[in-house]
Amino acid sequence: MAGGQADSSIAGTLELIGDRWTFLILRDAFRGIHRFDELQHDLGIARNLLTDRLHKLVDHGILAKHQYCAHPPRYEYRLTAKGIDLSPALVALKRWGDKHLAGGEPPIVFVHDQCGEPLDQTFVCWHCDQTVTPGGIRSRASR
Amino acid sequence: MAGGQADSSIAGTLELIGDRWTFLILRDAFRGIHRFDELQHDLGIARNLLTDRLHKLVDHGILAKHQYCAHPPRYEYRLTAKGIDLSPALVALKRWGDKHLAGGEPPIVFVHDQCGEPLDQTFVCWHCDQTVTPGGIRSRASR
DNA sequence: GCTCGTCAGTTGCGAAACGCAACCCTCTGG
DNA sequence: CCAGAGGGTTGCGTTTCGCAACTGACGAGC
Repeated sequence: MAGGQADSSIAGTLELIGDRWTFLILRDAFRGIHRFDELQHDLGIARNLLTDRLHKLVDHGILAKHQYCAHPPRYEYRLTAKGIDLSPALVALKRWGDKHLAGGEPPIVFVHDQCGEPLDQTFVCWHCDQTVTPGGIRSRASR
Repeated sequence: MAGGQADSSIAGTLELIGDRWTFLILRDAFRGIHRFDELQHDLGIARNLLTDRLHKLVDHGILAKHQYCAHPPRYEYRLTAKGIDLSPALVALKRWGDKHLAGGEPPIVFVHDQCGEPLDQTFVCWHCDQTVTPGGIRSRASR
């Protein structure tokens, strides 16, 4: 993995979700935590920041605010398709932590919903029909 | 992808590398930018912060400081194996940005170093011997 | 019909992190 | 011997964050 220039989709992505809390809010959204107070208690984030981060995520179409109770108005924040597309990133971070941060057994594993066996996250070359390790990756200008 | 409790390898990982700059420093390290001044110019980060982040990354064994010139002493910061293991996370963020942030052609693509064809990042179930989309993932307590 | 509790926020203030510019030191080249 | 590059450190003002208190609309219990 070498070479390249202004590879700024990473920078752009991080501008949206790259602060201390947003990733954790998204992790919780994946874990089924959708309501303001649940998020606040689970994360220990300041309430004003949670308000702010949720609004930002909604503005960018990563979460959708949807009313689950009319009177009194109560809202849930759920992942959109765009939000669900972030799961590979969350998984990659989790796997790195599991491997490199002390702590023995990872508390959670990701499994295939059809067979229940653990999943692996890999790079695959469809041309050679084989999986590729991080060392076998090169970057190239697209055109 | 549902359920689960204190899944904190993500939180732990983000505590190390989850601030505004560290991810970008690592991205640059993957791109072949290894020296203090190169990083400072490329990122526009404040010099004191860069010093601080680099030291933290070295302390955690993600980068290694290695002297490339004895007199005067000059140093480079290079990824360790632990650092290289973060590439799936970087790739996932880049791919998300390429897909969801306006901007047409991604400036860089990742290709297989053996054949030069683009790579895909996927989940695979070795048990069923098939690839799995984000929607086909479930999480489960490990034991 | 008054109090208690829940959910979803907003406001205000002190503390920590950040951004910027200036400075330092060791060399190397002209 | 002066300029410039590389690799930082120091100091100070501004932003952001963390925490706690307050609001406000309900609903449940008595």
